[in-house]
Amino acid sequence: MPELPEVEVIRAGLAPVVSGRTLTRVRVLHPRPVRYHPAGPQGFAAELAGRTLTEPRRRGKYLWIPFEDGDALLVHLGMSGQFRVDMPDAPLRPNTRVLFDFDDDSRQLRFIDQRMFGGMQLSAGGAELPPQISHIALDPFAPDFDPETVARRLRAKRSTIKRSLLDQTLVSGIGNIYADETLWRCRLHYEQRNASLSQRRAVEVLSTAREVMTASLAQGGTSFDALYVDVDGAAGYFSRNLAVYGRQDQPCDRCGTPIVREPFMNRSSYRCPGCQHRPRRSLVAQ
DNA sequence: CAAAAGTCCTGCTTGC
DNA sequence: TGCAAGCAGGACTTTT
Ligand SMILES: [Zn+2]
Repeated sequence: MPELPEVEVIRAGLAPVVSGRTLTRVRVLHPRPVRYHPAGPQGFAAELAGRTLTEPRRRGKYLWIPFEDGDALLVHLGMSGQFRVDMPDAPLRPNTRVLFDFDDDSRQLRFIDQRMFGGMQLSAGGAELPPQISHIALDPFAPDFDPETVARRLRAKRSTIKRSLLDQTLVSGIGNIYADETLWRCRLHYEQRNASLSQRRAVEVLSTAREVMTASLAQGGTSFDALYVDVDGAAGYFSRNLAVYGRQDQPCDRCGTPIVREPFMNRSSYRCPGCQHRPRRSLVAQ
């Protein structure tokens, strides 16, 4: 469940399941999701045993489960990672990668990841904020997030707007879906130069991104298929509110023009050609 | 077979 | 010219 609203749904779902419980055994079924853990699969499993978990936290698309001892389990879901909660004797779903057993022998935590772009590692001293993600910017939901400051940084970049919305060191949590939805709401083309935006306009873009993600979170996030479900397997319903993402050839809700899908940054961008015009080659662009 | 909701690494470009 | 930072493109992976 990859972008900010989906990760937040997972975090919230995990909270009552893991808070206050102590790990007894961790089994790594595939080494790749643990590739960033220096001690490898065996070390990872061994170092986690005996830890007591507290309420999960999140920054952007990263989430971490702090331990009572000050360390933490840092997780990124990548493109297809998910956490599921099942009884220990329930059959494993395909692509199950890591199993977490607790001292009460009750509900088992399972990490499932088809493409394995996601990963997890033990973060020493990472309970408050794992040092491994110190380069990740605040997300628009963070209390200290300052749109004016971020807007100024955004406008100082030579890059273009969608690329910057996806830049997790500038503002975190926004992915391909919510970038496209934000740009549609703001009537901006994804290749608009940052420097061409006024401060007011740049702030508006950031506010819009927060609004779209807030609306999505209220619907439980976006789920196109079974890959994107919460810890109990429930899907979110924001896909019915999407204006452009995944709506190729369907009419724009605003002007009726068919939505187009275009390759950009080795992925797809969706936009309305009627209200999101390709920018004129700007002077700053060169 | 093309495409899928992400991040990291590498090499090229830019600006002091 | 030299260096550091900024920027863009490709790699990584499995499944439908
Ligand atoms: Zn339109």
